[in-house]
Amino acid sequence: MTADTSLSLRIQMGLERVATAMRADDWASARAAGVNPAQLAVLAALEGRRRGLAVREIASQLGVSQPSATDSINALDRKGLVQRQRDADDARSVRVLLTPAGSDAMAAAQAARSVGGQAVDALAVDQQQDMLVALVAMIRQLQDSGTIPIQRMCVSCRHFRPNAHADALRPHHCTFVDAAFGSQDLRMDCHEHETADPATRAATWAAFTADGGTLQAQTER
Amino acid sequence: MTADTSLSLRIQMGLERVATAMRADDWASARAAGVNPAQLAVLAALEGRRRGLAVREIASQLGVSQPSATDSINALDRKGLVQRQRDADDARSVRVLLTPAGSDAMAAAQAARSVGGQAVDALAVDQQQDMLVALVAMIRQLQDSGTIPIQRMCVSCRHFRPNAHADALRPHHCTFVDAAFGSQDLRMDCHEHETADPATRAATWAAFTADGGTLQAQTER
DNA sequence: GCCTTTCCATAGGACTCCTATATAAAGCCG
DNA sequence: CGGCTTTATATAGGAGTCCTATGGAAAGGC
Repeated sequence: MTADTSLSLRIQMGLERVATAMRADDWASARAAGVNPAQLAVLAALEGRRRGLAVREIASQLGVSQPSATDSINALDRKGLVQRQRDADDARSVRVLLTPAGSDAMAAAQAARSVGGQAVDALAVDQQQDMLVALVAMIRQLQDSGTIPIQRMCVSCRHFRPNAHADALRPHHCTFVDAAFGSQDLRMDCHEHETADPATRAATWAAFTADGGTLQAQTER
Repeated sequence: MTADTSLSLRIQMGLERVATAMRADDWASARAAGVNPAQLAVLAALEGRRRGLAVREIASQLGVSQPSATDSINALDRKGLVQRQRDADDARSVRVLLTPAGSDAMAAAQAARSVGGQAVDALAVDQQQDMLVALVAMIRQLQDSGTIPIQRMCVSCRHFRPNAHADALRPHHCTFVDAAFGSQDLRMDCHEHETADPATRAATWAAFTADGGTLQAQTER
């Protein structure tokens, strides 16, 4: 053991490795849907978006340029997996929606995926819970700095009430479904997500992390 | 909060999100090195490999087909960042090595990277330690199932002696540097790595995870 | 009613990535 | 040792991603 690097760099390297393995799997998964990985990513971004997404939003979600997004949308359009609709409120804008065939393709791709699940299965249950909370923290940070757009996570949703209950197992509350839940149930992509305003988001995050002084306390170990 | 999905799927989604953000950053980083992300990945795979890597090995590390690897190697060769050497032992094989210019380019790219570090910084120190151990577990699983090639991690190295010491803070031992170290110092890409045989790897992993019955115990919380 | 900004599409080009195949060297086996 | 199979790379061919730059159209501000 030598060639010392920082903990942060080693974690980044590990994340990249896992991501690389998942990306290689993407080809098999995408093939099951009759598309390629870039197109599959567009379908995934559109899933559960009843109003669809604008081209610009898709590009932003995928971390690519707008013309690149247009490329993939065109390919999916030709295949009948998405459809374009002019936005009623803004004639410049186009809303891209999943067609029923597009939803089916997504489901087929999902079913053909295996590497990610296999990797997660290598973890004990409480490791998985820690991992979820850690990923939420990382993604929130990236959102907060404007590096990535807001995702549909509980911590940026106006329905989320962290640590609203005394129950250590289910301290949080969702005002949409009006139910208590624990950190292991935090959503990454909730279809009912409604983005809270920045001040509320900051307060929500503070309340989420305030329990016991550290994030650790929330994983109920 | 609704649209329930399993914990495993939400973790996979989170990993993908973080990976997507890091990938978008790759363009900026690669540009600093005068290459593109695919070429940068080749440089990264070659770093610290004194004997270089065969084309097939590079393809395997990157999770792409062999001709795709050849494409990127050709581009790097033209730029003078790598060089090919015929393998002395096997005239079919080519060993690809980083040139000094290639090493410089790698360093420049490394310095231009920011998103991954920013994300990891969102975590508390003990979360970071947990994350490292969890990533090692995930990667080892993928290696074990043959999904990805062996990486230069402690847990697959013949110099690694997990839980060899009573010291809870530094229970492991590396026979190469002959020193004790803790789980937070586990290497992801040690240049001195020597792959242990499968039976030894299995025994090493068992010993690594045997401490206290769960992986958790090793993060010294 | 300008002028700037925002949204999308197109153009053009470099390059990735795939599959299929050619070429050459090794390894095996009788 | 010839012949067969396997392994290591390169090449061919083609679809598609991804970039920057730019053009047209609509929206918003003053």
